[in-house]
Amino acid sequence: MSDLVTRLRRHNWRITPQRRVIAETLDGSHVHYTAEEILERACEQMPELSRATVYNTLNEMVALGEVLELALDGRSKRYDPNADHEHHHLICEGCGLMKDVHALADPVDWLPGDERHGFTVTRASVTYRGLCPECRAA
Amino acid sequence: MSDLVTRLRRHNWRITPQRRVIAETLDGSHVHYTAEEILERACEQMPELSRATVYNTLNEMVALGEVLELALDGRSKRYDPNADHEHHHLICEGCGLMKDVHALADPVDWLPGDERHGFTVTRASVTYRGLCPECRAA
DNA sequence: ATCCTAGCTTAGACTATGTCTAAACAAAGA
DNA sequence: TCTTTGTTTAGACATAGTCTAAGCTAGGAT
Repeated sequence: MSDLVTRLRRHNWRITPQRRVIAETLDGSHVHYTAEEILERACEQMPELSRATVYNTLNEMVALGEVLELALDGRSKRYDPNADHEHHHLICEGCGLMKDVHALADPVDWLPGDERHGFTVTRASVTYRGLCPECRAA
Repeated sequence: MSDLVTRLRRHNWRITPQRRVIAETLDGSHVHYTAEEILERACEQMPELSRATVYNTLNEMVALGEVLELALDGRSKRYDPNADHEHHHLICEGCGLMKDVHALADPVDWLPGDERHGFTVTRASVTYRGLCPECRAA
């Protein structure tokens, strides 16, 4: 598994300074940020970075298949740079914090044939929900 | 499994004419609607029904645990009246069709303690993705 | 029956999230 | 250098949903 900038470069995608800052902000964390959080953090590196560029860049990285867009909490979308390996998500119902997790079994194996309604089922992802330590204490 | 209005009444929840129309709009269908779609359909029965009442009522039914709120496509939330039995969702990646399905095991059991990051994990839902018979043929 | 109260409904203002537009800017090739 | 193409920007716009304040309604007390 290589870093996100390297994976993006393989698509002949121009790595501008703005795009690099956004990719580096995204990468290397197992917490998934919203677009606003990425903007805020990336602006620490490049204060003139615009909101539109963050949204454009995230959408392009999703279209290239190198970043996953997650819409699991009904508030704002979150972006997951780990599109190159299988994993599931754990979400705090209090604050929306989202982390990657790994489960012991593949849920596809637990869906009986007569529940498949004729579909060809190719993948399954599990959304675990609960409270993070901070929200439980509060 | 009883109908949604009956289940709601058990919570000592006042069934006003507006709430009844909204519940019946939700319950009669096997498709999961957005709030706007519910408003549009419910207004055929009760044209003066307001948007705020639809949103309030849906949120209350979710809070009572009788309706599930689904945020799976990043656009708008959809509402599922079948909250009285555990189920997961199967989504066609071609046409967006969404069906309820039942799995053989509870995915919470597959998440090891060291993957819980200190969270109290209360539930898990699986989103199965694939192609429905029509989209596979196309 | 009438009044009172609590809770329900309403229109519209407001907030949050995300997209679009048009102009300025930057980089690469002729 | 000039041109072309693609990128970035600020801000207008769009969409989804929440909040507020006022009026309305149902049901209990008298």
